[in-house]
Amino acid sequence: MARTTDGDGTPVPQRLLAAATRLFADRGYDRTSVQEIVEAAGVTKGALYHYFGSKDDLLHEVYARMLRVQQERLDAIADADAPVERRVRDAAADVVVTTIDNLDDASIFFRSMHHLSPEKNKQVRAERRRYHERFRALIEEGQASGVFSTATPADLVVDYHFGSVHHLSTWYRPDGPLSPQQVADHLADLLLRALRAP
Amino acid sequence: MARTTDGDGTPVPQRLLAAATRLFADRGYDRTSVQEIVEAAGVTKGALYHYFGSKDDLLHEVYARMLRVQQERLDAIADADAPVERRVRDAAADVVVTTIDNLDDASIFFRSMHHLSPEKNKQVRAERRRYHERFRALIEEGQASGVFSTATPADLVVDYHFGSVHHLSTWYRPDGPLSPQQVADHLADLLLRALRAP
Amino acid sequence: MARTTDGDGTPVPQRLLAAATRLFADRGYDRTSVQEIVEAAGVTKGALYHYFGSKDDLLHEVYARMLRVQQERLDAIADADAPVERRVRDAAADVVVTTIDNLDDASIFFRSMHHLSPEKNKQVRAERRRYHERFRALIEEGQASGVFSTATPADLVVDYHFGSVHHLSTWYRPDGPLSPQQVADHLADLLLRALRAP
Amino acid sequence: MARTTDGDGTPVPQRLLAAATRLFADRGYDRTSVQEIVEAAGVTKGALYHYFGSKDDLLHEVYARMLRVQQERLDAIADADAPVERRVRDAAADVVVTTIDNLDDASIFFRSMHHLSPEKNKQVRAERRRYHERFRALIEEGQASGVFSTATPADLVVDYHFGSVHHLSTWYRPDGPLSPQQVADHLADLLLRALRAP
DNA sequence: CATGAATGAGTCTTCATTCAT
DNA sequence: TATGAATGAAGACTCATTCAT
Repeated sequence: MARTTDGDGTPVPQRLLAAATRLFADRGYDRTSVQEIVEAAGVTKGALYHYFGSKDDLLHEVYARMLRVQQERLDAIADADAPVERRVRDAAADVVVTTIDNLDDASIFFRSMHHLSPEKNKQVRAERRRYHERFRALIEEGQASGVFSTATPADLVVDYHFGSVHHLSTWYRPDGPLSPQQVADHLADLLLRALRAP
Repeated sequence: MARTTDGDGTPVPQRLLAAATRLFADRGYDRTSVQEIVEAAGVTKGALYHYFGSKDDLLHEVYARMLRVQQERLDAIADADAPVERRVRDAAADVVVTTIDNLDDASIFFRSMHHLSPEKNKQVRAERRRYHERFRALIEEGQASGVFSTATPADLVVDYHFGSVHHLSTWYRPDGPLSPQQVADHLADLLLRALRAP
Repeated sequence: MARTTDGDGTPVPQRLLAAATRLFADRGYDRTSVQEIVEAAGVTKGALYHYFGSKDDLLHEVYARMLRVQQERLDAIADADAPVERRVRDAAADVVVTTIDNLDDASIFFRSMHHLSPEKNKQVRAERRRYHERFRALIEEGQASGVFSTATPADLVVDYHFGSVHHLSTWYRPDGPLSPQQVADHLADLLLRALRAP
Repeated sequence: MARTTDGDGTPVPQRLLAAATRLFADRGYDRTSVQEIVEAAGVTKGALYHYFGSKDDLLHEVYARMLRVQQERLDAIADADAPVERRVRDAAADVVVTTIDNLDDASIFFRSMHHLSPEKNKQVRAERRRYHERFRALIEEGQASGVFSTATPADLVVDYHFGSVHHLSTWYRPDGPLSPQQVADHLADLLLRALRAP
């Protein structure tokens, strides 16, 4: 039995990250102790600090993972060969589904960013901005081609939509009446109706 | 000179609440120590515990204050004698302006709710729901009277808009290009456009 | 019974300082835990941190206390109305007696300076230099007036003597054959013989 | 390529010892981690524990190396065919030069002895005493033959001189005005002047 | 009303050492 | 010979809260 996977078959770093994600989402970053994380992962504190430089590192890892996934998906959708209206709708809906599928990551993301060390915070903000800008470019493309209204600045539109995505972790319940896809369709519809040129 | 106002003219409890609000918004609830609060307010720990039962109480006070203000304003607008479309627009814009005017309270609100004790949390949620329901009733009134589309459930519409309000504390900067009123107008427009029956 | 003196009649800060001095001298700064200090002083950790900002602060306090005493004694001797040879001899002997009388402080002083935080280290060095310079001025006065040889730079003479003072905590034992005063007389004699103009 | 010399041509144990010496002198024994040592030496922890039983062993090695060198030099000088006054002067000056040439070893020596395990500490003390006694015998030989004053016990004279040697690592700077040899000459002169029979 | 000394449980982090490979 | 993952005990420090005055 390999040392790196004792307990079950999952490597220690993954186990730690999974435990941290669950706990950070449940109780928040500050209310989660390193002790609780290692107990949940079934390892010792030393092991955690062997793989992660600090508690803060664990949090950063959650962010990095989520940003990577979302950026890749947005890039794929934005680069697709489809009318801009279709691409905006797909992107708007996709981020909703992905967020709901990773609701733990999401609630951590939107609630605990200020716990990151200044430099990591800066790094995350930069990647976040890249995402925001890609989405905004899509809106602007639609505005330039006349399919979207120019009444509202594209920046504000992006923040409008992402506010609702951000908010999902506050109210969405897997056992509620709407499936992730249904929520995504509704929210994308709302965005598109708000955008459509009169 | 009254003991309760030493320092400047403001009573001690208010001073404490103001200091706590600023600090909670700056560093978050957990990162703010009681010591820092009393120092910022220019009083001693004994004084704080004289007026407030716990650190948690201070946080709850911030919530209560904000909920009270917003509920009152929503009630006034909803009860007004105006077409439903007008009332929804006013309510949607008003909550934006009020939130920006109290951005500290708002960022605490959306970030620190899980720090409240279970019972206070329940209480806040209940008041929050009352607010949500009043707003939803307005939307439903518009849907029933045919001025709003029924394509999207009213609940979801409310969460859509409040997501963007929630998000304000993340991106709005007083020194940015848009005044609170301008942001409010834009966001209310987006909502109304999304709602308007086809 | 006052809270500040429970245990015996000595105030808590003094008790802590005494315990820390003894332990630092015994085992060295790094090998002494805060836990051991508070146990020896009969208080809790919280009490220590109520009075001292850090473990480092405790060390600095030991230094400050010793430097203050030695500087005062040197000033008094140097300002006395006596021939320079007499004043040098008195100063040289006095620092030996004082050092032996506070052998714990002394061994901490000469062994643990590098554990002070950079700024505190700087401060201690500055006060130390003041002491050194006062002593050196005395030597130079003797050299200028012709009673001391100028063969060796005064700076080096001071370091020569203080090396031996420094060294006392390594070898002096209270139960040895020589009293503090006898050691002081011998060391002062050695210095004076080395200095005397040929 | 031999495994023991990878990196550059120096064998691993030497590389470890050199790294440890530098780090112990810089930050002190306790403030230096085994990790830092192996990184500085460009090897892994396993390698260190292959060659040395413990961190403590590394420290002991530094001591052993220095004691060996100094004892050899003293023996050679003491056994030389020269007048006692000359031999004392040579020994006194030589220990100064050797100490300055190995200032890292010296500062470790005088600052970290209490970090050795009790048995190693005892061993070092014994070798130290042998050195001390050889030097004292030289002084006593001079006193017996009438060239040195008997006013001061030889033991004290030795401690007097070694105090100043000990002190060198505190104040000597390679970029200062005096060369090692000049310092050695001055300090030996001071000793000889203090010793000379009246 | 208000003080501030004291508590004590809890925080994150470090580190010398071991051992399966 | 050498690796490096893992241990586990210990480290310094923080802080909400209490209570005698």
